[in-house]
Amino acid sequence: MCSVFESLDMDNFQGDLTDVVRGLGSGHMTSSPGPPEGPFAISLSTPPTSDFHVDFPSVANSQMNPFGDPFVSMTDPLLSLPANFSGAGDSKSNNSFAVFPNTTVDDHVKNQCSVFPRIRISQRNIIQDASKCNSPAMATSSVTAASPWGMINVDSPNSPRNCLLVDNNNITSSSSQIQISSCPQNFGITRRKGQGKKVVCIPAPAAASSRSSGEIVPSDLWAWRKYGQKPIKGSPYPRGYYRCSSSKGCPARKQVERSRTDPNMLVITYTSEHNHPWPTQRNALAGSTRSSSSSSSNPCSKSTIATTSALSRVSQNKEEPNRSHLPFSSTPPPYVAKAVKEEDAEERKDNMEFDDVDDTYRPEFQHQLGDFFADLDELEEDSLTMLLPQGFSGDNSGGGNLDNKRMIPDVFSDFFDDDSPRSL
DNA sequence: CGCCTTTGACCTGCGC
DNA sequence: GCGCAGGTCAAAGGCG
Repeated sequence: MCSVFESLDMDNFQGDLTDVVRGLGSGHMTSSPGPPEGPFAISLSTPPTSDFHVDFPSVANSQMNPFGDPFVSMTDPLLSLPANFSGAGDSKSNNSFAVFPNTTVDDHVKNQCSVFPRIRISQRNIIQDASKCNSPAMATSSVTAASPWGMINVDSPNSPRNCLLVDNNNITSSSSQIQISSCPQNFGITRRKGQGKKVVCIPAPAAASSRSSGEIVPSDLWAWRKYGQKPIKGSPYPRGYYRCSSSKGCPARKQVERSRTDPNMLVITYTSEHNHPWPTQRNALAGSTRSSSSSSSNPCSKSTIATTSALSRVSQNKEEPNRSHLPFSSTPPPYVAKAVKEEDAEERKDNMEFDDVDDTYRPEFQHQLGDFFADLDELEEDSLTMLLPQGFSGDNSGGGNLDNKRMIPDVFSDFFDDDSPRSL
């Protein structure tokens, strides 16, 4: 397994990419001209009007993700606490921890999967290796990006330069910094009922690793079934059409195509909303497994399987059927940091105001995890604190080698069974 | 057996 | 009305 866990607001997390980005659109975002650089650079181009997107660094040569799939390279946040993840960071504020772009290519190869292929979280690095905060790689962009855990916001004046901070309380801004905020306003309420399209740009996998003629479709926790593919005029790359197969009659669809301007980017357009809770474990697993097998040589695929499998195990452990009452609201992957374009400016405006929130559902695993944590002592409102009850709070400075497994509920222990190095 | 991808055919909207 | 392009359908076959 691999990689990076960044804090997840398990209690409030209903988020999906869209939601997160929506937050971006609501004034949390700064924009950056020029291309991203370095191992971790997210640039947001923010046209003055109605759309924006995050340009992830090109992974043309699979340097960051030698296995091609940008989402396969993502691991579920729940599953990917790095071994030395110890949170903290801004010692002034509890429940803050830092995310550092110190993932190297080797790291990526070793860890293979990460939610943000280029984001690693390490208290150690903040505390012990602050120099990395000044990594040129980080200095290139002023960014606000989204994560399932909140906003990634670059430009926080109060934080060390070029560091990624995760701040579950609010979003600040300062230059060359990324903050991930899990503030409830970003998560607790997320999805407005609407039909607007959401466009997500992610680094495209290398075509060579894709199955036959198809793209490697980013994995998310929804099960998608491809129902068509069409060549697009003006683009050498076909567009794949996917519909949600997690539930019959689900209107959720997505289109996946490579950007014609940057073939290294995948443009995923989500349309419609899921009308059901998170996929049943069977479907989720089946989809992921299939997807994984399609790139069988891709070790990251295993993590995808592991992700859904692990989630399935959560379900199994709870021995609960699909919870149709659980809120959900995601269309885009819930753990992806990127930008979304709302086609409908009006809707976007509405979204920003969260004036019509569908809080009917919750992601199944979210709920389960909530139960799970309920078995622990106290649930803190703060998701970070909740998920990372002790070691990840901001005052855990100099924590160094925390045994993260001990901090993680047993249900997650499987996720860390592998001995792959997680050092940063 | 169920779910998947593939792929040609069909449908629909739009501009001329 | 025609042609084009995009979106969807559905049959065929593969996979676990």
